[in-house]
Order: sequence, then C-alpha cells, then structure tokens
Amino acid sequence: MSHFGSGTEYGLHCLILLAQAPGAIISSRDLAELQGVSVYFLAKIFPRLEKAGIVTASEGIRGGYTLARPADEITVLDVVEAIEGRKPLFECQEIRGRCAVFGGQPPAWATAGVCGIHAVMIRAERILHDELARTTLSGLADGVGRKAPPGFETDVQAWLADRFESRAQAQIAAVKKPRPRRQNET
Amino acid sequence: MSHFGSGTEYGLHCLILLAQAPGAIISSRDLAELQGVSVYFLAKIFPRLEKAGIVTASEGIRGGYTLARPADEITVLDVVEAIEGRKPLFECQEIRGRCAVFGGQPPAWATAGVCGIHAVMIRAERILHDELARTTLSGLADGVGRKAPPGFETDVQAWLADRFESRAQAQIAAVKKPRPRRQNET
DNA sequence: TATAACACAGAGTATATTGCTCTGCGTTAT
DNA sequence: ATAACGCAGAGCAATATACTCTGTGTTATA
Ligand code: FES
Ligand code: FES
Repeated sequence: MSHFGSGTEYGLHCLILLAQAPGAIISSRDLAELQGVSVYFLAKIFPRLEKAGIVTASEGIRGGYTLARPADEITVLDVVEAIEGRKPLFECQEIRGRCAVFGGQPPAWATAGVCGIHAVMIRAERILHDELARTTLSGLADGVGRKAPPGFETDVQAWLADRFESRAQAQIAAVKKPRPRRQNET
Repeated sequence: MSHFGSGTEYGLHCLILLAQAPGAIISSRDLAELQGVSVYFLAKIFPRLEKAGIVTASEGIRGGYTLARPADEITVLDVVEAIEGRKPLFECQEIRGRCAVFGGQPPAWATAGVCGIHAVMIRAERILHDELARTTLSGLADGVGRKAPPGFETDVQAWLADRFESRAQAQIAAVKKPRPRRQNET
C-alpha cells in the first residue's frame, strides 16, 4: 500500500474538474460517474473537503460542489491534508527516556528538546509539505489542459451539462411542465 | 497514526547504539532491554535490516548484530526502506483512462506518460527520499554524543559489556542457582 | 557432549485503517 | 408532493500494525 490512499487520487481529479469549470455546481454523483469511481466512496470524501474550506456545498436538488476559493489558492497539500487527515510522517514515542541505564528516572538532558532522529523526520516532513504546497489546483488543471486536444474540455463540460439537464427534465416529466432550462457556464 | 511505524524509531535507535560501539556484537535482546521495548518485536525487525545489508548477524551463543558497513555509509533512508518496505508515497490507479466521455476506449493522448497529479507526487517523493538520504547513522550518533554528558556513552557500553559477560557466566551461575525461566528443573 | 543463548522463520492476536456499500435524515427547486 | 441532493453514520471485507509466542537450527563453553 502507499502512504496516500486512493481517496487522494479521486479527490484531486475531481477538484481539477471543478477548477476547469469555475463557478459550476457539480454533484458528487456526476463527478463519480464521469470518472468511473464509486459514488458512495466519493460521497464520503467530499464532506472532508468542505470542512477544510476547499469546496462549498449547496444542498437540495441541483445541489453539488464548487471550489470555495480560486484554484490558484488551493494547493495539493491542502487537499492531501483534508482527505488523509494530518498524519505526521513520524511519531516519536520518546523511547530515549526509557534507557535502562537511567533506571526509570531519565535525567533532564536526555529528554530535553527533540530527539535527533525525530528532528530528521520533522525536517523531512516540512520539506515534503513545502513541495506539495508548491503546486496548486490551477497548475494541475493547466497541465491537463495543455495535454488534451482542444475539444476535450468542452466534451467534458457537455457531458456534465447533459447530466445537469437530465435532472431538470426529470422534473418536467414528473410535473409535466414545459420549458427545460440551462444556466451557469461562467 | 503516522506514516512511519514505531519499528522505525526502535530500529534507528538500535542502530545508533551499534554505531557508537563499532565492531561490537550486540544481541537484539540486549538492545531491546536496554531501551525498554519489546524483545519479540525487535527480533522481528532485525532480520529485515540484515536482508537489506545494513547489519550482519552472528548466530549461536554470544551471537548478535553488527553494522555491515561504516556508519557514515548508512543513511536514514536505507533504514526506513529496510524496515517499512518500499512503500511509494502515492499509487496511481490510472483513473484518468476511465473517464466516461471516452466510453471505455481512452485515446492514446489520455494515457500517455505520467498523469500530472502522479508527477507531483513522484517529485515530492524524490525530494523526501533525498532529504532522508542526507543524514547518516554517524551523523545521528554524533548528535546524540554531543548532547550527552561525557560519562554516558561509557555507561551504556558498560551496561552492554555486563550483559555480554553475564552470558558467559550464566554457565557457571546455572550450576549455583536455579534460573527462573524455563521449568525443566531436572 | 550437554546446554544455554542466540538468529530466524512462522503462526497467532488484538486493534486500527482502508476502501467501499448502504440506509436514513433534512434540505431544496420545481 | 417529489426527486435529487448533501451529510451523518453503520456495516464490512481485506489489510496493516504492533506485538506475543513457539519452534528450529547454530554456536561457544563448561
Ligand atoms: S526518542 Fe523518539 S525518535 Fe528518539
Ligand atoms: S490517473 Fe492516477 S493520478 Fe491521475
């Protein structure tokens, strides 16, 4: 297994989609089905992104998620920490104080400050975090956009708009009122 | 829980002890009891260090472990990878190819090369590894030695030497007084 | 040569996490 | 009123963590 779970991959891909459609409201179901991942699983990770202030949720029919701030103000680190939680790289259990030569009463110098091993880990963790914070969602979205042919992004938007409309039409079918509607596309 | 398990903390502390006594053969039991950690647990992680070529084992009574290489040629990364295994930071499941607009047949451009998200993770992982490879066991041992008062290291060596000798004398002692463990009791 | 301490392989255990499934509730637009 | 939504939380199989314990084979020494 890897250190980051698959939720991080799903989440980041979803957020790139949201970044490519600024202002659009997309439901977690549509995002899941567009990408072929579990609807239920994605529905579990989005509340974490909301609590972290990365996306905002709108409830009710036609509800869904939007980025809570501009895509260039959301870093990969923000997303990883929101989804994985703030797991430290290393958790010191202060075994240095348990050394048998101290006989249960470690002297002050032995437990003062941070253990050398722990210090290395703290430094490594900060460097890792700095690197992850260097890339933003807009940076990622640009990379994807540069790679795909020009028609692709509009295809995706069309797929999502289709989904969005089919929800409106379900209402029309049920209530038997004319006039479908299309809005957004900021 | 943290990304690195407690085995890494135990292992690194043990290896520092071995680095401070170059050439000495120390058993995993002595290392465990000196530091107040589980003898059994430590006995499970040392074979991994041996397979990674960090430490060499000698069997039989008076057996134990020694560093296989000079302490300044063993990096923290070597130890972490030996104990934790080579877990990648991130495991890409290529969900980009599952996009619904491709209809099960992703075009070549979509799956060519490495996904942008994956690329960020690979870069971060390499930076983390570089940082962990920057510190060696001798660097860690120096840090500990600088912090401890002059008498401490010799105290530890004395404790270990005592243990080592008591094994030779256990033969004599076994005749004089009954050993608690093991109820053969002939 | 008997024996005790060792390395090492492996099974066993309790607990936690992962990835995913499913149910139920309150909210909201039509 | 209804259907789709967010969201909280239970459940679940598979895996991982941190140990614990047993058994086998090796080696130095009395
Ligand atoms: S005591 Fe925890 S890393 Fe040294
Ligand atoms: S497809 Fe795996 S990270 Fe993008």
